[in-house]
Amino acid sequence: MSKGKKEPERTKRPTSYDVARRAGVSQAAVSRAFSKRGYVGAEARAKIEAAAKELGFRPNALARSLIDKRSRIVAVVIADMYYSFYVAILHQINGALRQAGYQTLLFSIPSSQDLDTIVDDVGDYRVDGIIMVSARLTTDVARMSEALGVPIVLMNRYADQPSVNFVVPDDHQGGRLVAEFMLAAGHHRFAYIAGIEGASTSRDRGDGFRAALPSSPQVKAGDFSYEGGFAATEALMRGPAPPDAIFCASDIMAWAAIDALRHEFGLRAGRDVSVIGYNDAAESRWRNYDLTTVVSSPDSMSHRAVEILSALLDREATPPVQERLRVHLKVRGSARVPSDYEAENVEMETGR
Amino acid sequence: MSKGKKEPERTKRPTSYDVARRAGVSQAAVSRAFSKRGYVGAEARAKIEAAAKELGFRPNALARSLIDKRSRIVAVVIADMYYSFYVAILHQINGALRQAGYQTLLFSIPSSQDLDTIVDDVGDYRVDGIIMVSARLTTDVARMSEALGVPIVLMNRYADQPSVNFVVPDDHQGGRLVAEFMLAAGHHRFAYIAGIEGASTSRDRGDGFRAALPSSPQVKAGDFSYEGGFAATEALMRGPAPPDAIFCASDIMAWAAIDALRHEFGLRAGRDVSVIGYNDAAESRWRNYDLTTVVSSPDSMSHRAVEILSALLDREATPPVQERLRVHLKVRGSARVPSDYEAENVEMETGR
DNA sequence: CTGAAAGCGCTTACAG
DNA sequence: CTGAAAGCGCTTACAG
Repeated sequence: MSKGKKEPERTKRPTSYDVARRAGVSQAAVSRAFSKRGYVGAEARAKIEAAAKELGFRPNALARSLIDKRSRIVAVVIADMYYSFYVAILHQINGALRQAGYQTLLFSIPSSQDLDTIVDDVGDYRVDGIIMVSARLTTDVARMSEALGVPIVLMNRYADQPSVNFVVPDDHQGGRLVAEFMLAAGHHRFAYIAGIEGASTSRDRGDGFRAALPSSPQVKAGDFSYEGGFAATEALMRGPAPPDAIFCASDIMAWAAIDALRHEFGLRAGRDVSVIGYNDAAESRWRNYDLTTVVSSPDSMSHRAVEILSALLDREATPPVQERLRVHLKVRGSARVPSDYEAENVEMETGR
Repeated sequence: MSKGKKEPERTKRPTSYDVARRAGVSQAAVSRAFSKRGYVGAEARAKIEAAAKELGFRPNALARSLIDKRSRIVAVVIADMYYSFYVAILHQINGALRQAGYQTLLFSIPSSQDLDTIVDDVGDYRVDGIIMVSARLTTDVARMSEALGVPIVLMNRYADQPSVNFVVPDDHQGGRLVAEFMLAAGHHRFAYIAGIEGASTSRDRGDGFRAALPSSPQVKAGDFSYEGGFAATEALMRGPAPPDAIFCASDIMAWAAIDALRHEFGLRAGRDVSVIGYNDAAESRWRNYDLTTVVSSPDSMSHRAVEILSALLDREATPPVQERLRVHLKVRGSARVPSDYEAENVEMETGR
């Protein structure tokens, strides 16, 4: 229609040749001035910097990547992102990557089922590496890494393959911590609301919990979702042996448990039944939840993931790099507190 | 340490020359075969495709961007992302961009204050365009667009600059919808919990609300946060004229209002006081909240944002493109329902 | 210290 | 239809 109007002319950005011309030096000198490690005389450098500033020149990172074989782009693959814990992780990864000099190419996929649909895109942009965080993991990560020729670091969850790199919370320890706390508080009838089958998080948290308990807890799958946690809680409470202490494999299911107890059974978490979660997502501090939970610090996990990937990229580490990060229990009001309880890795929420 | 071990050799990916050699054609032919619009004979094409498949060849998108001046990368800038509504938006944008053939370079910044720190990074990677979604907006977007030479589309929030592109919910309409609904339910003492000063969302929602009310509502700032919404609700209820109907500029503040009413005043939203929010984020469907709220469809907003940017990039549109999307009210249990209420843009939650 | 030149992996006129 | 050649914006040995 308004083809006649003056179109928004995409302003062409200056190149190193433009700067060279203006500064009266060679294009190579400009390149050296901008790539730290090159020799440039003091006055040449001054002229170049002045010219670059006037022109608003900044080197084209894409062109550079072509020659030095490093795009400085990292693919971050994240599935099932609706839980706020993953948002915190994503935010932290992005910040850590930027600080380390990398950019984040985002692949937010509906579920990890769809992982295969993105490997072409990931590959086409020649990312230097991949960080993956997803609830379920159906793909052969090792093969994917091989096919793309770049290292992959898994976060929060590991795969049952010998050669993959990962950084996860020490979930077994987390489960034990919860069991010991509940035992000290005098609970007797334990239940575990698991996540989804096959997830290392769900399995290890449950194993640690069970290992520290005198008898086996009841177990119900909660699907790592609010609805799943709600239904699991209902089933447990209507069952033949309602538990007096429920450990949930993730906070979101614990919130659901608290809501189910209140709205379906008129029970209050912390007084009638103890509920403990995992992750310490933001909502756990909300007045309605005030959740006692295991802190798995998305910030340190994210930073380690980036450090590991960095080391792998700089050939300063050899895969597999596999780390389990220490966790601790944050005590709030959703679970009965043992009197005079003192233990390592347990921290009372101050204030309130 | 283990420098002696065989290092993980980064496998070099094949180039168009490798494919050409194997297929017995020129490199140019390979390029043409992969760039739709080029002429390649049927048998040449067959040989090329076979060779490419054997070698696992895919064109280097970064190299291509150099020559055709389109990186097909879009920067998505998102601040204050802790609210789940923004997560949904981010996910939708990413999906829509991928479908349109673009990749997402993520810039998740602590707050929009930090916007300036990322423009260099955004520029260095020669993104084709920018989509911005943030709670506050302190930067001169028009100038930023000018400086980088690429179009910017704002989402959910607009700026008071004549030339910016944006797509937002029709917030004035949303505010009116809420007022009419509350009036029909027989409420008399209205309150508005605003977000932050200067945000178009907060202003327009409040203006629409006020415009449809017979008298001015009380107003308290809630900072678009849980804590802020909680404090605002407390202040209102302890004030000289406790409201019987509270409209919150965003869901997260409405959840806080519901919790504050229950835990601080022993009141139930929907029975004692009506609470209505804005956005229909996932938590609003949780049993504890069951929030009546204005639906501002992050999915359609995201798709439109991508379409607009696309059109701008293809020179099929001239800035500014400014759109306000129709909203509707989703009726759940947190606000009294007028008897026999029927209105356009009001939808009862089915089921339960 | 500095410039000329080659090359990274592509696309695109331009001849044949 | 197809190949040779130039060029995108850089970096990096290599001579001077």
